[in-house]
Amino acid sequence: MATMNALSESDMTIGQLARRAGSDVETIRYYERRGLLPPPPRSGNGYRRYPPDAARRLRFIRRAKTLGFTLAEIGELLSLREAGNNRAAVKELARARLADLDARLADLQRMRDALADLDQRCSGRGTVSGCPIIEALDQETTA
Amino acid sequence: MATMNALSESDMTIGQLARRAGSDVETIRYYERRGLLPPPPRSGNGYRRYPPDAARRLRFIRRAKTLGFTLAEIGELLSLREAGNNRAAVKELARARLADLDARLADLQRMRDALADLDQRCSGRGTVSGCPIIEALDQETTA
DNA sequence: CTTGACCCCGTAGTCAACTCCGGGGTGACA
DNA sequence: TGTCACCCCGGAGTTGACTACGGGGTCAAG
Repeated sequence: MATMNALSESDMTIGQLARRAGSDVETIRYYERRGLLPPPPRSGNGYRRYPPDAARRLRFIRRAKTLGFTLAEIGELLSLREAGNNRAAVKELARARLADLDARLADLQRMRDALADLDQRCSGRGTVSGCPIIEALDQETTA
Repeated sequence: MATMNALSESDMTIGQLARRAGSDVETIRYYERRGLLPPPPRSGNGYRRYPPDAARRLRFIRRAKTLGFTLAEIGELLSLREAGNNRAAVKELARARLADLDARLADLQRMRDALADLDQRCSGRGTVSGCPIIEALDQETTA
């Protein structure tokens, strides 16, 4: 007889998985609800029993998050992988993400420069009247 | 007798103010609830009547938002101005904001670079297996 | 046999900054 | 007089990614 998909020695409880993958129990259950993690088999007491590669999937999610993907996009990525889909779809997703990051970067950079300029021009001494920062915000011409 | 703070010809309704300041009626009422805008006097029918300089304050808020200040910080800025406070406090707020922006910029830049690298290395052709993007997410070594 | 750590579930709360909803009054115009 | 845009209010809903809560079962150690 083959292994029959039974409960294995190497399986983990949700807490063990959380520790191993540097995650949190609640977060894992949340990902399951969101459909990012497949519902694992349960042992007799109803506890979730995760096979070792669950940690891999969790880390996949964590890494994708550090690249700025949303959970929705990560779900897409995951199912693209699952479906043995073509690379074009993956690349397209990455591209969209990249464009988004670029836009946000440009935005923040603009803010930063404007604020740095104002900060530099403000002596930090004296009263608020005449303060370049306040004046810039007050002026019609700041647009 | 002096002007007695009466209702003036030049006052605006909330809708007029919204149009003038490029804002929205609901947003203005929200800002009032948040304490960013002082409750204006009401005319006989209970309508808010805004003096002309209300638009200035609204634009102050909008500009501060484009510099990345949160509404809470804007409230602070506004009351610093109100209180005829010293410039040091304003500058300090700007500094904190600046540090925050810098941190977020560095973060996003890191993401962007990593993703751009992955994107460049992905041909966009073939199946998902072997795709550098997917592999990077899968690998232990991606950190 | 009790304590404490762990697990289960569904649901509600958090944060920011709005945005919308329902129900009802007001004002100008034809 | 009708109609339509505009105004009032309190309160609920939105988004994203969790995080917390309450109430209850389980399990290994002492």
